[in-house]
Amino acid sequence: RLRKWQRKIRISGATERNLAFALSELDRDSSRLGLPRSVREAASVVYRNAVENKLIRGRSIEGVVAASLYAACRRCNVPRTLDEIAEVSRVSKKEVGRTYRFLTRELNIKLPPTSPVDYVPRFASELNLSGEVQSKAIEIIEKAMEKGLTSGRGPTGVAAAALYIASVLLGERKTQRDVADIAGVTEVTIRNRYKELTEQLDMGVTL
Amino acid sequence: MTTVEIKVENIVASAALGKSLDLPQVAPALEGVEYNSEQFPGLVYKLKEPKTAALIFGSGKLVCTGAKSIEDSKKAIHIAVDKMRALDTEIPHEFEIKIQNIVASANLGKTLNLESVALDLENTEYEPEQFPGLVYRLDDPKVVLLLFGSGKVVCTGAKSFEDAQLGVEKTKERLAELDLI
DNA sequence: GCTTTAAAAAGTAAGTT
DNA sequence: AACTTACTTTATAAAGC
Repeated sequence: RLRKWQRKIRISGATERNLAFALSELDRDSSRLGLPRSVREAASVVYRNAVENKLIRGRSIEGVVAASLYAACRRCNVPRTLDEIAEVSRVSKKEVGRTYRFLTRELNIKLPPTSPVDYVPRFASELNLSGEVQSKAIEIIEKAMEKGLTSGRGPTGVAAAALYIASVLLGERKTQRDVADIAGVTEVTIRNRYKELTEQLDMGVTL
Repeated sequence: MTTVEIKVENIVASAALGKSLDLPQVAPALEGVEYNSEQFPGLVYKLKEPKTAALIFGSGKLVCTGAKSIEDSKKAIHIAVDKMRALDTEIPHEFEIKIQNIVASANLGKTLNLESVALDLENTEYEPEQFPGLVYRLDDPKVVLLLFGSGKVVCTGAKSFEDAQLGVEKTKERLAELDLI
């Protein structure tokens, strides 16, 4: 009985140690991404649920932490791309994506695909664009979604193009290069998206 | 009601010769064959006609990929095996060939709003950040389909042409039922 | 899980011209 | 800005790490 007791202590000690490690990893990743405490806490909830459901087996703590954070960002509408998560964690983009799918499936977390709208506030503030430009960009994105112009397109590219167009329309023009760098897409992508948006929505010649 | 035309794009087939092979010994019979055992345990032999690639293992088993018809796949396997037999007369003339996977493409005719499909259709995965297609897993014919905004579709995982065809048809019917097409 | 093969879909990326 | 090449996703077998 004594051995059994000691074993339990040893195991719970390891469990606590792992949780402490996971939370420190979460803090590190979160601060590098400049995420608010609320998102970090949402991620810790996902992580604890993963542990309770024994979903860590065969997976690295770093990977589960990264995937939990990716899911939390999406659920809190302050999405980070898989590339951004992979950059700050020491987990590959592939592993983060794989673990994310596993967690959402096993924990029955149902998240709709990331909306380009959720990227607007962050990109806009990093570009020092006004609230008016943000509203205009969101308006453009919503019209685009209604017309099915976002199916299959990367959310960041759509958000970037909408912000670019809005910045020009409201006289706060930013270069495609600046918007592209902040959004993490290429100028070619912004060009392809804005051509499509300006042509199939209203605004034409304005640019 | 089922007028979906599918096009077979790729077929994967496997075969077991029932006799182990000495790869270094039979390799010379296959012009242009590649063999880097540290990298991959099998010989990689690419045929121009039918345009296919064969993976040949020391166990005597092989895999053929790239054919666009079951007949071409079998033909390619026999061409490779016949060439090896020139350097190993023990290789049997009769052996089984099994179709492992058939990849087909089709066009549903109408564009799809993937966001809507993702919300209403069951067993789907849609992550446009990573890939433009929506993944739809069917249980009946056990196949997986990739649905695109253009209305074009890819069906994979089928072991027979019929299953690939049925998979696309069932998908089209389900989309119609949900008023997504 | 990875390695290697083939092929389509459509978006995105990178390197040339 | 056009081209070309290439990677993302799906399935699948093979032998071995």
